[in-house]
Amino acid sequence: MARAATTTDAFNAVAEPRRRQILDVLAGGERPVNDLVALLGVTQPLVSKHLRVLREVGLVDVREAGRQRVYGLNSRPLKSIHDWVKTYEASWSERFARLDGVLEELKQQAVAGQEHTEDGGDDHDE
Amino acid sequence: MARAATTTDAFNAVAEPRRRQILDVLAGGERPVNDLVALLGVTQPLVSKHLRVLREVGLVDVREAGRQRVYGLNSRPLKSIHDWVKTYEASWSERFARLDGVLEELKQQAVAGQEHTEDGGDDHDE
DNA sequence: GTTACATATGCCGATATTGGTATATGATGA
DNA sequence: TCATCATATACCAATATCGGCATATGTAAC
Repeated sequence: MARAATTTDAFNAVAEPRRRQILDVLAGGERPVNDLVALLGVTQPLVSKHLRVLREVGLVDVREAGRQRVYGLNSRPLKSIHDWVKTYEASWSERFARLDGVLEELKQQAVAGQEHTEDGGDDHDE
Repeated sequence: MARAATTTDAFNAVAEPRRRQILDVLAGGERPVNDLVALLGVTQPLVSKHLRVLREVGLVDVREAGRQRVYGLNSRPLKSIHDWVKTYEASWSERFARLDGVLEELKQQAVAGQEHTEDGGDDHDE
């Protein structure tokens, strides 16, 4: 097996910096492909390919305007990422990290009190 | 060129669901490798490989305890992800999305008012 | 010292990526 | 109709992945 497809979910789509850049631009408003080409300074086919990935995970919408295709941001799929990282928000804050350390020590002490289940057969079974 | 290495940054490391799962487990406290093997239900070498990636981007720390290697969470690198998605938070909220739509319309009208710089040679030059 | 346990690393196959260049598709204008 | 502009797609090379299995490394126990 290989790595999960970039079109699997927002996590994979957004792992590519160029695609984040595109979203950052679109956050400022809709743009036709050629605008993105000029702004990012990469070839047009490459931009189209990145846009395709973003479209497949629902991060951008297309609107046809004459012979142009105007792309717009749809940030909803980013919410899943936000929801996931948010749960870790507390732990990288200095204050919470300290509290976390204290909790960790307390837990260690509690375990030391038992000291014979150290082998791990806790209760998660298989 | 191929896809960026998974060890490039937190974005790439975390795109793999199994690695997110590992972080989720470690969020509940330190764990030796075998615990993760049992909890995730995958082979030990695979867990070790995922842990290596997480270690290389600084998302986990290792502590040696006898013949066990106890892994712990270090969520700091996740902050970069949070910082990036956070800027989009407003736009997936229903209320803000509506406001956004209004702003978009206003912007369109403003552009319609100028109507001759439509060609785009703004000022980003090459 | 030898055996058992815990973890890491090596090699392999299959896959899908990024970026490039060339070309197809499709709409507009002469 | 024919040329031009805007975008998408096809094909290619190079790469690094994930997962599997076998094995190396290293610690503890007998």
